[in-house]
Amino acid sequence: MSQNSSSSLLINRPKISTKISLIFSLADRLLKWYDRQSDTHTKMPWRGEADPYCIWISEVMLQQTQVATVVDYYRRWLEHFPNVQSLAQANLDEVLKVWEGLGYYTRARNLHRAAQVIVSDYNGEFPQQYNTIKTLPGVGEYTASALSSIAFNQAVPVVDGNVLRVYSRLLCLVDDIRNPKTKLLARAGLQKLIPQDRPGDFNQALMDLGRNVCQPRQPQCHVCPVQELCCAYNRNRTGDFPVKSKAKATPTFQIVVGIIYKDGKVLIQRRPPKGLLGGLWEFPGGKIEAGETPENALIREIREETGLEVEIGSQLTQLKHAYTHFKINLTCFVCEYQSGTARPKASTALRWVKPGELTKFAFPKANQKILPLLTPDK
DNA sequence: AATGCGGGGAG
DNA sequence: CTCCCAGCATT
Repeated sequence: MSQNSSSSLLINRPKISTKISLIFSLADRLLKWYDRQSDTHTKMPWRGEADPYCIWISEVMLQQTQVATVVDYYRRWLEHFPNVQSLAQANLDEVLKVWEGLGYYTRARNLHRAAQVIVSDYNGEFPQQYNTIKTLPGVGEYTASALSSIAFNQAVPVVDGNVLRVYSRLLCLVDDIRNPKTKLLARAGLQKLIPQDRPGDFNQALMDLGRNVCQPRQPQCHVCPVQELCCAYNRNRTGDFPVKSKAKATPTFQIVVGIIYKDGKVLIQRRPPKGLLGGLWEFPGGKIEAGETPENALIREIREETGLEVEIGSQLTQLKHAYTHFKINLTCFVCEYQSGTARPKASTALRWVKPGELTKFAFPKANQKILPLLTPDK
């Protein structure tokens, strides 16, 4: 795993001829390859789209999210919110419902807010300057660069995870790509390589290459259009790049939730607007503390969160779910209402809902796995 | 600079 | 199962 530092330093200096070749032929080869990838373009409904609104939606959905996952969400989003005005006027609940299951729900809230900014501050017209675009909620360096280059043809390089991996292998970069400075380094390097005439296609070609050819594991170098320019390939060391430090291990929490029945309805609560799963609906419950039985934890959590007293019934299901920084083992019980009036204590709202109506609300994935198990008319 | 924030695919 | 993937906002 660890190379000694003197050899690592040496490999960070590609031959001068390699650098010259990069400058003269990287863009040329990439764009010729890009133009031949009709299958790839066909799979992405936003590819070739001229409307900045559509490009914006696609780029935000693609943050940390794979193309195959985004495609259906993108189509459905445009059916609900075909333009910036319709999004600005929409209800946040409706926006979250369309985003439901896609993750990182702040993105949906920021899209909603940004649409309102565009309507109120820019007369509904998408801003065209990089610096202005970047002020929109939810738009950082990557998305501002993507929009500037793809929608407005400005020569601004994008540096997402795919591009960083490609760049690292091309140059045998010793810098840890987890270090934010490495991104700046790549951005500066790519600024010299991006062609003025087709900056958007160049950026998309690099990302396509990273996703489909220069993959994290087992890169497909035999079909790579820039194989001869690649330092890692030429040294037979593609497995050594990019250099990336290990992530910390994530803890696992024991969680218990309850489906509380009363008069044929079940109780759901809405999470606070910010933070984890912000604004989504869920079943009451929480962490099982040390030394606590799941049943006792659930009685305690329901009392703390809603003020209700319940009787724990049968175990409905048990499931595992992974978040970014922790994992949960979730146990779900059916509960019977005993006494008390439900008041939102840990949440912003409580609702008694018929099981058949639950799909109208936006639930996180872990809760969605429970919904099909509920009997429609208990 | 470090941390919080979902979900999905490959092996 | 386990491992790996990846932008923005906040602090």
